[in-house]
Amino acid sequence: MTPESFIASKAAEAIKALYNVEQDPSALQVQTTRKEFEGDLTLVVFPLLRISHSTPDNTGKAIGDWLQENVAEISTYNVVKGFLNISLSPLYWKNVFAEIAGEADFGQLPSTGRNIMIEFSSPNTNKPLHLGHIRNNLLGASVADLLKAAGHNVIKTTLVNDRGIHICKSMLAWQKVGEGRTPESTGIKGDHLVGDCYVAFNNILTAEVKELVAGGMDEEQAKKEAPCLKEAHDMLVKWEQGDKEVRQLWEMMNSWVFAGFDETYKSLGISFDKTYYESQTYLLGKELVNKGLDMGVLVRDPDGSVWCDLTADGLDRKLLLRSDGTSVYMTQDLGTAERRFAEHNLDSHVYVVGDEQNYHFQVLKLVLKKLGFEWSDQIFHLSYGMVELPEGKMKSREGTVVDADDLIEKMYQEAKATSEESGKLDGISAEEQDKLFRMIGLGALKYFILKVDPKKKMLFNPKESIDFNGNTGPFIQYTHARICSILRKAAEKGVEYGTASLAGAAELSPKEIRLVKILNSYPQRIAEAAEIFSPAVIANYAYDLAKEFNQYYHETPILKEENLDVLKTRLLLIDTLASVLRKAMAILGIELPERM
RNA sequence: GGUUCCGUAGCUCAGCUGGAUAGAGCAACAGCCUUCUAAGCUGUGGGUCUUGGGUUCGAAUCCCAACGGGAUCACCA
Repeated sequence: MTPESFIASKAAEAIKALYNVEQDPSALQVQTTRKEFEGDLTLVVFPLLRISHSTPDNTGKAIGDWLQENVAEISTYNVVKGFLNISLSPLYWKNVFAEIAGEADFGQLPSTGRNIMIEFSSPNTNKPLHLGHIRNNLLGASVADLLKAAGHNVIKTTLVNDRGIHICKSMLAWQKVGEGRTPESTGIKGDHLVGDCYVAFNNILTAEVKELVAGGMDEEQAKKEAPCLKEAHDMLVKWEQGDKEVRQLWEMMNSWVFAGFDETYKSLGISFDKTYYESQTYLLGKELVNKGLDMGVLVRDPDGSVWCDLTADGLDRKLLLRSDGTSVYMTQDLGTAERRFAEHNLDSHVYVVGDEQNYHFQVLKLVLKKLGFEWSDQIFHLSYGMVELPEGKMKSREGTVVDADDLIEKMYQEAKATSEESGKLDGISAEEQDKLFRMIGLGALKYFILKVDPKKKMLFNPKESIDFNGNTGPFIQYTHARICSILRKAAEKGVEYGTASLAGAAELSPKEIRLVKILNSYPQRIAEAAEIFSPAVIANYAYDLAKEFNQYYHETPILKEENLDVLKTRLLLIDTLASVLRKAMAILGIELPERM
């Protein structure tokens, strides 16, 4: 039971005793006391005036008196302007602390038995990953861990967009100007090599258009009729027909890209439980369309195209089959959703996709609803804002795209420079140091991105490197390293501690109680964060905890303590704190070092 | 135009199921390393929570409207 609900239930008893009114404890407003007032928790008494028929002051005092007299855990109280500030006894907090310290999987919420699939990343195979993808990947991986901590069974998945006209463009360019280059022959990472091909195609296109315009065609028309576009389209047709040569080329270039992606995923620490390929799923959904036609939810136009009319819901008509009978993106998504829910017995499905597709998911849910699938309510679009640069959006044409691999490398270099400057790493092998630099660089990057509310667009300034001071990943990593350092020294001195040593120990100081309170709120924060799919809640929690520890650290020389019981209590406290920090940061995919 | 998201310090962001004097970090300035790691701590300055109404004991938070910004509304994916 949380302290809040404990107070609420006792306050309800008080109200019953004083005013003979049944009060639902959950309807009472109990909040943590602001730090400028004395007390641990505060009951807001304004809403109770109707029951007490008295002034805020008197009502607060009456309830306070009753609580102090009848509840052993409540030591004192004070009333300020209708706020009843209640102090719980140090013994109460010591028991709370003992429970936290004794629970190995503290913060892991009980199993809900719900199966949740989360799709994220879902890359295009003709471009390397950039900063926008990093936000997607980090959010997806983090929310997956968050949902696990909240007790759900989670399946991480990704849908690789490995077919279509854009892939053919890269293939065509490789044939024309690639000169047989491979990742092996050039040493270029596969996804970058294919990305270069895509750029090369656009150059070819531009050149052809220029030529056509020079020959007298207007530009609009030229952009549609350039020969390379036709070639690409022919290639797509061949691909769909299973043409051996085209398929071989496709498989070869895809394998380059996948190898490149794997490398980036690996350095970000990201993995999937199941990978879907669009080339294997793009035909799904057509049966659903037929079913919808039979049900009368969809309509077929005279030209043969099939639509869903959503005008009654405030949206437009949505195309589901083209007049030539081929399907569109939406059709495929309908089909894959149906298949996934059936195959994995899903209770819920989360899609991590940028907010430019809000409309798409609105439509997806509506159409599924109309097709009679009850679970359409259990589809959630975790919509995140774009990552923007100071001058606006990233544009590949202007070369302002922030490449994922470059950025990761830059963060590593930055961490290395900062660490070497501080000069605290003597006696650590070069290999260990390298690992550490990577950990810190990635920690800074991940925290920077995840601490922002997903639905907000975020700003990234490539000129200012991501900070290592203040509200950052490295700050929390540093805090952890400090705690580990104290624990190491205590171990050298041979001090042993554990929950058992708490029994006879002294009471916690006010500052320590503050730390226990923050620790104690961790499970609630997990629940909150999981509810709204927001790792930012966890990031800010970890920062609060680390910040609070640093203040404690500065005013309490822990190892100087001569009373052994007090010393042991402190060591147990910071040990527990470090462990909760690790758990919270693990949800963000950030490792915490033992020294730095 | 329809739908939708956002607007809080110079900058980047918290706070939003209504509660007390709106918080951090960065940047600026002033202190603190013979002490368990100064990637830290302490202090100063900095605010019409876009604006205007409404709801009530009480609004940054909820409702309505306006203004400003983003996204989207393809026989693209």
